[in-house]
Amino acid sequence: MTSTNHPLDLLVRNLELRARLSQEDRDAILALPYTLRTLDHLTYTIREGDPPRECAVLVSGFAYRQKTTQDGARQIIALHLPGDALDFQNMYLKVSDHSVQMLTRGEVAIIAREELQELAQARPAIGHAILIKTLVEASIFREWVLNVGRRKARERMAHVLCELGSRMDALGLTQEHGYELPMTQEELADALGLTPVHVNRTLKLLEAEGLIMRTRRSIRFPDWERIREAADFNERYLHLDLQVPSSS
Amino acid sequence: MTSTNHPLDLLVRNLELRARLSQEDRDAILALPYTLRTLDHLTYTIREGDPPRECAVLVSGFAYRQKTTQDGARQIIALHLPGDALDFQNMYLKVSDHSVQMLTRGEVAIIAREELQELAQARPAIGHAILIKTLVEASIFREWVLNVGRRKARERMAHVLCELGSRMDALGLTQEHGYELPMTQEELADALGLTPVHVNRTLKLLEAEGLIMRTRRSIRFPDWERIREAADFNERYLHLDLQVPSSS
DNA sequence: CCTGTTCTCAAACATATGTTTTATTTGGAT
DNA sequence: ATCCAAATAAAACATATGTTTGAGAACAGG
Repeated sequence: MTSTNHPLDLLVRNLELRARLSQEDRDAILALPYTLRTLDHLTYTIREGDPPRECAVLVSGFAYRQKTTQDGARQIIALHLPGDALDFQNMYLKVSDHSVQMLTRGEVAIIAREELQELAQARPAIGHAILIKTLVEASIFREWVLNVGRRKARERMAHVLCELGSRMDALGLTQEHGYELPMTQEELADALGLTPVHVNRTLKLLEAEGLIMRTRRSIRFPDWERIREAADFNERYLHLDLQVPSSS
Repeated sequence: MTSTNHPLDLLVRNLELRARLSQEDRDAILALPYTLRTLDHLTYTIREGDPPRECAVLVSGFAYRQKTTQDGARQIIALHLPGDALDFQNMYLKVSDHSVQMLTRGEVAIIAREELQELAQARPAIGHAILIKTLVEASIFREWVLNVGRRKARERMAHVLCELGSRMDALGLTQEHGYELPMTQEELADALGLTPVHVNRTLKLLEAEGLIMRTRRSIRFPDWERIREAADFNERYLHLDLQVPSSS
């Protein structure tokens, strides 16, 4: 059990949450050439329309996927936590169909696209782990379509708060699902398909109901089961375990 | 140029729209053992919670991906056309996080999951083609998050109508983007995160604006450019061409 | 420590979309 | 042909969420 400080160690652990890697696979990932860079809030990792040349791996801080409407409305499509590779969704396509931006200041390890692709090809277990990870991301997209399409503001809000709680929990970034919310209410609004003022109303409502406790950006859930219920939150879609098929 | 009647030929053509396959790859796909079955409207191909054991390939008719809320609200996540494999999104995961159902009566070729996975492993080009296809599906999920989250009913409606037009066009199922809408207004509502009543209003509105012409379920666009604009529709997210990276 | 900018919060008002109900039309089954 | 169930359509009314505006609080940069 190595507890290295290698920036890509987080990526390895991230992949190993759902797929099996051999020691050689791990080492091969850690041997990838990369550039470590600190990026400010709002810095783009990739922009819609650009050809993906590299893959950024989030080492610290948070990021999000985003698309905008012709008249400037922004929709946040996904949130990313340390250890997430930000460009698996793009790097096998010719041009990016959406943008990825830093949600907070943070560090990123940049890997050349071909390096990663060659590794995935040379080591099928790594390719498979990447496939699994992209499929889980797609599952989260699906849940977001449901969330934004069919849940009311209160449930919708509660749902992303739960998702963040669960995912941070899986990384050990929280105590009892409580965490520091890494975004403003305006950004929350863009993730929920709501308006900033309605986000504010809704947070106040959840607070008044005793479903959440807030001090500034810090969120705590006095009763995790109760908010799970209120949010209609079922973590199945996060596929938070080893994805070895229950063979037939 | 073989114009066979093999049911899986559609799948091959579907994959070849975006990825390169060799003649051996094609043959290997066509050599897959499969069961042809005719499924009625609403038949499930896979259900949320089930472990995926097989992959259905749509041969004729239409299907959709779907999730529901605890209190029964349904959201349609994606629409599928002939040639689409319905279970790429599930078959590498342990349990399905959503359901797939027939939108119309139609035929399906059922392939055992392991057969397909083994083929994808044995022939990297096929594995790659599958990866590309799942990534494009994910791209469509993202566009739907934007559509449902940030576009008003009119644009939202116009947008799915355009998506269907474009995708059917790519299959040669349309004349000048006009086509037979394979779903009821209630199903449309579930795809749009709207109410059937409002779907009806919105269709009437688009019709009154001269953006669409309808007779029953048949849709035509008097001016494709005009509705594209009204829909804020940019087909980039469909990645309708060969995905060979513009190498750096 | 000050200062400007960015966030949060609030209130009053506007509107897009939802709800309920009922009528009409359509299409598939007998 | 006939009939029943489902789909479309329409109207009247309800409400969740959006819009606009502004004030106080927090924070970042000098």
